Amino acid sequence: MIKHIKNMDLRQIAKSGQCFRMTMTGENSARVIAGGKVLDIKKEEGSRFDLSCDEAGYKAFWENYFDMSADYSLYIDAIDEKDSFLTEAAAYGSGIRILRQEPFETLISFIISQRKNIPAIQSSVEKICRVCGTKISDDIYSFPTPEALAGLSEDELGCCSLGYRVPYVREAARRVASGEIDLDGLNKLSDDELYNKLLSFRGVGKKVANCVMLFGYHRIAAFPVDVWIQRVEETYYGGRFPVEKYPGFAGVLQQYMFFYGRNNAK
DNA sequence: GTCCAGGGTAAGC
DNA sequence: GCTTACCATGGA
Repeated sequence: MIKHIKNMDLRQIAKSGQCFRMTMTGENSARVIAGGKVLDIKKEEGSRFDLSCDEAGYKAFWENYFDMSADYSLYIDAIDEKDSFLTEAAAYGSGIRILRQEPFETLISFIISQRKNIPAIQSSVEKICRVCGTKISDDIYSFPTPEALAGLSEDELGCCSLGYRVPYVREAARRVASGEIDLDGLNKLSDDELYNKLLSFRGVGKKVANCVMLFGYHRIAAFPVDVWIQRVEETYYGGRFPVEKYPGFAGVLQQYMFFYGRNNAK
C-alpha cells in the first residue's frame, strides 16, 4: 500500500540507534521486525512510501509504531535559531522519527546495550530472537516473550554474546513473566514514577531508564545521556545541554544530536 | 593487537 | 552525596 509520510528517512531511522531490528534491504528499502510482524518498506518519489501491509494492518499496528500522528517539523521549528549545532543536527537527521516500540523489547535491548556498540547490540538481539523468538516466516523470528526469555538456561543465554549481562536479562525477564511487574501497566505512571520503577531493574541505570522511557513508552521529554551525547554537551554546550529550553520534547532533539554527533565524529 | 562501545554495580570515601 | 575498579564481548 502507498502512504505519503513527511520527515521519514529509512536509513536514518535504521541507523539512529533507537531500534535494533530494522535493516536496510536496498538503497531505498528497509525491513522492520516488530510486534510479531514483518514490514518491508520502500521509498519511492519524494515522501511516497510503499508498505508491504494492507490498510487494516497499517491501522492496527504500523501507523502507531511509526508515530504517524506527529508532525516532526514542529519539533524542528522550535529549535533556537542561535543554536547552530542543534539546527545543523536537526537538518541532518530530519527524517528520524521516535518509534513507538514495545516496552519489553526496549527494556531488554537497552539492558544489553551497555558497553556495546550498535552493531554488537544488533547481533546480540538477533541471536536472542533466534534462540527463543517465534518463527514468523523463513529465517525471521520475533522478539521473544518474557516467558520464553525467562525460560532460557544460563548456557542458552550465554550463547548470545551477553557477557556479564546474562543475569540482568534473566532477572528482568523473570520479573515481567512472573507478573511482578506489569510493563504495559506502567503506562499510567508519571514520568518520574516510571523512571524510578525502571531503575528497580538490575542492570538499568539512568541512561538505560531514559532510553526505555523515550523509545518504549514514548516519553519524549526523556533525555538519555550516553558517551556521544556527553561529547556533544562538552564540545558545544559547556558540559550540559539546556533541556529546559525544550519542555516536553527534548528527547526528540537528543535523537538528532546523537545521530549527528556520532556520524560526524573524527 | 589495541581501543572503545547508546553504562551499571558495588565498594570505598 | 561523589569517585573508582571492575565487568565480557565483539566491532572498528
